[in-house]
Parts: sequence; structure tokens; C-alpha cells
Amino acid sequence: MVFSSVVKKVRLELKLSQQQLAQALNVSYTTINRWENGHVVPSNLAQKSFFDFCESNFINVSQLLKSDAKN
Amino acid sequence: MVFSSVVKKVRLELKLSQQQLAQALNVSYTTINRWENGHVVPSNLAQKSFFDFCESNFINVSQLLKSDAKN
DNA sequence: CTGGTAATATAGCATATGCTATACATTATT
DNA sequence: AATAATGTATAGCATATGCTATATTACCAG
Repeated sequence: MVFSSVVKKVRLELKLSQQQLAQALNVSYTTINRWENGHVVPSNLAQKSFFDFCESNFINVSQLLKSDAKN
Repeated sequence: MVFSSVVKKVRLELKLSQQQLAQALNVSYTTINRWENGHVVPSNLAQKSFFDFCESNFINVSQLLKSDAKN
């Protein structure tokens, strides 16, 4: 699975809006939107912020990334 | 005291090079250099990364920021 | 003294991000 | 039906960042 899809999947699982996730990650919601729609590649720091967020919510991101889902 | 000076002060107190601090904060060393020399204003996420780093090293940044030192 | 290395400062370019505005869809409410 | 509010997608512009290269300084080994 691709990063953009993972962001969206995690966000929807937690029932968050793009704005709410943005606040949790200390970025703007336009950035979240661009991630989900594949317009940019997140910076290392931003990715770390996302991964840390997933960890603190008990979501295994690396497993999601490895998964076979087609997007 | 100003953010740029705080970064440098914290870094020197911990005896780190710009590169080493950069790795700890998940940014590039050119970014650290630009912070210390006042060429840019760090992003919210980058500032948070720095403040978290200070906390984990038991450095009271907010106190430094309030201090009277002229730079 | 000469050469090498590390740390720092700076520049240029490509890309990511923040902010604002706009457009569209969905859902609520009246 | 009409309106309002929320969530999402996108665009443009200014700024921050990553990467690479270059210059300078300091320090140390030879």
C-alpha cells in the first residue's frame, strides 16, 4: 500500500477530518489533503510525526504499508 | 531571547554539531544552520520537534526564551 | 609549514508547506 | 425547496526545507 492511502485509511479509521488530523500532526489541513491525493511526498519530519501519531493510537503502520491492498 | 539564539545555545550546551542536532530533530543540517543564523522562521512542526527534543534532554526552553539575554 | 578533516556559513535550485480563496458535495435545519 | 454548515479538492503565492556545491575557519597530523 502507498503512503497516501495509509494516511487516509488511518484517518478514516479514527473518524477524523483532515483538519483534525492536521492539528494532531502539527501541519495544515491542506498538507494532509495533498498527502492523501498524492500531490507531494511528505518530509521526513512530517512522516515521523504521522508515524508517531499512529503508534500512540496503536495502529501498526508498517504492516499497513506492507499489505497487498491495491492502493 | 530569540529562537535562533536558543537553538544555538541548546546545541552548544549539549556539545552537538549542527549535523548531530539535525539528525536528532529529523531535519537537514542546512535547516539548523538557517535557524541559528536567522534566515528563516521554523515551521510549527519543526519547532515542536525542537521543543520535544529539549524536553527529553531536560532543558527548559520556555525559560530560556523568556530570559533577558540580549540575543 | 603543508595537507587533511571537521564544523560552519552561504548560495541556488527543486520541492514541501502554510495560508487564503474558491468550488463542489453532503448533511442539517428551517 | 432554500439555506447554512461541514468536509473535501484544488489553485496561487510566499516561505521553509532538502540537497548539492563552495568558501572559510580551526584544528591536528605529518
